[in-house]
Amino acid sequence: MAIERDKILDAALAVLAEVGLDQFTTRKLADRLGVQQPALYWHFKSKSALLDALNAEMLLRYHVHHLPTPGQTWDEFTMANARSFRKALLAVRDGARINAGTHPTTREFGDAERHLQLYVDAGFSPGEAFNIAIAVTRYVVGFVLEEQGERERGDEEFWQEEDPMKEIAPFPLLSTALKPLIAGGMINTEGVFEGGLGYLLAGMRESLAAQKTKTAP
Amino acid sequence: MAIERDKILDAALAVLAEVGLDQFTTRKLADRLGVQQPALYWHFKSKSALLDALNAEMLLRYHVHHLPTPGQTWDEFTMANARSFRKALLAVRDGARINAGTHPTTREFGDAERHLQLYVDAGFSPGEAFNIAIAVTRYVVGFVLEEQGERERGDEEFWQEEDPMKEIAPFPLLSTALKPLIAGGMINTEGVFEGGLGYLLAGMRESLAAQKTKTAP
DNA sequence: TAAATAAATCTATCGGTGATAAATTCCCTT
DNA sequence: AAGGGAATTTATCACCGATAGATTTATTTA
Repeated sequence: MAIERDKILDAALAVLAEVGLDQFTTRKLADRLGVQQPALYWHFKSKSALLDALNAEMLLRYHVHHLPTPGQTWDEFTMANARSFRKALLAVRDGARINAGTHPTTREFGDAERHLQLYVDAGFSPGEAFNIAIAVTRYVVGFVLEEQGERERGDEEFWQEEDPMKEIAPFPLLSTALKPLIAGGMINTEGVFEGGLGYLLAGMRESLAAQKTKTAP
Repeated sequence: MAIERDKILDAALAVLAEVGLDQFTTRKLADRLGVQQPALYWHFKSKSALLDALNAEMLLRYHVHHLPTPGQTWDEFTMANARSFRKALLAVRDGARINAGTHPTTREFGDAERHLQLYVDAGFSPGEAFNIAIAVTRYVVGFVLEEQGERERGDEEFWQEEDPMKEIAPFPLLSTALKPLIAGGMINTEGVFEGGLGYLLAGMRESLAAQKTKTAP
């Protein structure tokens, strides 16, 4: 039962890695499984249901740090969770687009509840805890979406031209900001991601401190 | 010349508003224009080129605060820009998905250069200025993407059920955080957006302050 | 073991989609 | 009026997601 389903998801991840989401077709998936295309519709009621399952599988496999570990502080967890979520999305080609097109599952609701609990225990109100959780996940999705989008589009050639800075040469600040990020035809997105994440966390810490001095001066 | 092109973009926005991006088809667009489908291919070399143009048009029409006004501080601008960008994406059905699937235009590079200039003038390094610009735009795109995604999917019915909280009832913190946000079958996303944006800005201000006390104690 | 039942896949086909090629009409300039 | 490019039409492709119904495979039951 679940064996067959896992085989389909494995094959789907392989096809996805080869051709990307835009060219990901039920026929290519069926071919890889050595089966006719309509056979897939016994296991999944639609292509989008298959993509929902693929999203859940991606998070299950690669989003390892989806819950706080014992003794972990709220801010340690937030950073670890954000990095883990990003890694999961990056582990699958077009992972961010796949994730953005799906419904939250019950498991995700359960995880979110535990995240909120951690934040509330740290002194945040439930409303602010919710804002924090939303802000982080949406920042990560937005970030990886663009990160993967640049690779999917014709932009591959963009950074591989004789002068990779050609298009932005007329913009001096953009050039000087980008220069140290480029190495081997690739852009160092890691540091930029950490930068934005750092701003979010600093803002959250400040909000918590302000709230604490207010209630217990 | 450009008249015809604008007529196409107007019609495209109208079709998009009616049926959404998933059902947005070149034939429906052609029908609305009273023309046969292949006629569009004289004006745009592909559907994705049309969507690129549509993205540019969306930003041109609705992203009014895309440049700093004279005398505006860096943080005032950042907030105004983020809000304006969000409003632009929300002004077009599936605007965030459309934006996420397109390459930056020369105009966008030019705007980014002016944003960086503002940040550098305020005391940030070019690298950090870049991080700020990226963090804000990606947060906004990620936020609106999910915001519109909830409306596009079957989730319409989700909030309109007899008890809109049915699915999250087992999660007490989630319920208490969500309760004050719900009014008239809709969720108040505005405040959540402002919350995350506030964290980003607070973190940026702190980073600037730290940098200033370091160089000029 | 044989029959019955359910699970899984196959064949055939449908309506719809983005795109191209080639013929045709429209409109402006000479 | 004639010529020529701009703009659109007709006709058609290959491909896609999905459904219906026949058919095979595997499992359970008598």
